[in-house]
Amino acid sequence: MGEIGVAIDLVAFTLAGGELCVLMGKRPHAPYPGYFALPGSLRRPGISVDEVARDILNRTTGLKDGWGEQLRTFDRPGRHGEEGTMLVPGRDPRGDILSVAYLAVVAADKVRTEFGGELGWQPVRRLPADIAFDHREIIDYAARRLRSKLGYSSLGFQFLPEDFTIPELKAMYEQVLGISLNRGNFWKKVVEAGVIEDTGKTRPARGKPAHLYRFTNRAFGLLEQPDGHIGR
Amino acid sequence: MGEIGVAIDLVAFTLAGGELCVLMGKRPHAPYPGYFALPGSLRRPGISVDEVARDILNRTTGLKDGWGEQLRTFDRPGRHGEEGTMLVPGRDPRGDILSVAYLAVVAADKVRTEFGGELGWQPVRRLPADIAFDHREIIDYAARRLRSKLGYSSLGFQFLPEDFTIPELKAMYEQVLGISLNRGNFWKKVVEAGVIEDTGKTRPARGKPAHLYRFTNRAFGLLEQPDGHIGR
DNA sequence: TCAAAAGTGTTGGGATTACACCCATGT
DNA sequence: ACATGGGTGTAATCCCAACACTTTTGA
Repeated sequence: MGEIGVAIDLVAFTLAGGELCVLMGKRPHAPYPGYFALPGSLRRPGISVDEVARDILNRTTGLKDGWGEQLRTFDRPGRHGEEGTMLVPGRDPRGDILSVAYLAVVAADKVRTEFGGELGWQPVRRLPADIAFDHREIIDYAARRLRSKLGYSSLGFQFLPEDFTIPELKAMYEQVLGISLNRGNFWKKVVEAGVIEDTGKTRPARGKPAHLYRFTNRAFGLLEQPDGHIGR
Repeated sequence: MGEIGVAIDLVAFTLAGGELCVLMGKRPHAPYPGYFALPGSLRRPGISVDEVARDILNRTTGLKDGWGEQLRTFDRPGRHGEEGTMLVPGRDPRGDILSVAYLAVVAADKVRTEFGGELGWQPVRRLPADIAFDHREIIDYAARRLRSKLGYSSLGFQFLPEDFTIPELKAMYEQVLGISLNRGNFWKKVVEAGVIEDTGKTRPARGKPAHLYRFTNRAFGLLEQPDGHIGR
């Protein structure tokens, strides 16, 4: 029944037009012509899945280095009958291909909205109905992980430019989590956490200008462990 | 440079001899002869990695159904020079093989300690020095995830038999997390969480007998999402 | 009756919430 | 001067760690 293939699919999120969006392309040919799909590619011998993921991010967004991490591997081969007849289709009609999915976050100021091809940012709240393969499932899984990590890691800062105001930071959290936060409490929480520093500059607003802050821990790449706990 | 292979490796934990142990076997042949390795197998066309993982668990522990979930995919291909000369070795010297690792937990009362072959439970605190492939890295990663999930999921109950006492539950947490917990506070926390029910039976102890409890949410299999949060 | 281990109550402090108030700016 | 939104203070509350105390058994 042929060989096993390994695909890498990238779920890249950004904040565009004030809402959480995911990068998808319209497929030009079969299978699933005209359907939306995550950007991806096949793993070639000798190139690690990490490298391929980085490559896809670079190829699609133009970013040389962005934040990303492995999400999960998705696998559902088809079931075949005696003479190779298809009984139940797998996740990829082309064959026995599993997908190593990656999660990435693109800073709002680095986003390009105009792409050459059929690529574009799709709002997560209103995803297209026609999504190829199991990519809908992958996106849902990625969105859950993203919202979860927002709570215990500094991942959220990857959505924002170098310098940002606290109200902007709050708006980002609200967009991604889909809830509204208390202004005063958010302010204290984020300042007392000690992960941002005042740049001295301000950004004019409709009322009092807001201070510009900078994340003080940019060098966190792939480290940072979650660490659940139980009281003692 | 040959084809790409997909291996599945299982990190099965249990509590044996009062400490956290992981299931490993001694390799009978090259590569890494005599070294310890995680139980694993290669993915064959048409069989999903989930199925293979379940199969490994069944084959090694004899358990028909246990708790398990995908951990992460490990990949580090070797670097080769012009004429196929090896420059930097990859994670598997046999070729370009990536590994989809699984995490499993085996209940203490279902553990068999005698295996036919070279298989056995290794205490995580004192792992053998000679570990094949990148399996040491995989085990470390699995142990971190295990400890983390203990804090926000009901995974811990998988270590215990159907019926258990609260002191036993506490001891399990202490073993896996490697810390000591306050008796009184643990008692209240776990009772007030509402995830256990009193069976009415008791188990004799050296002093006052302890009530036997049962986990009230056994049907959680692969669901349950972590869900970080930020205060509002 | 004494030791050992299970189970329960009390209390103080730190964190989180809700909400009121002050401050700086554009119009 | 006033509306707007940034920034700050405060009281009520909840949660949790610490720890003392009671209960029930075996020896």
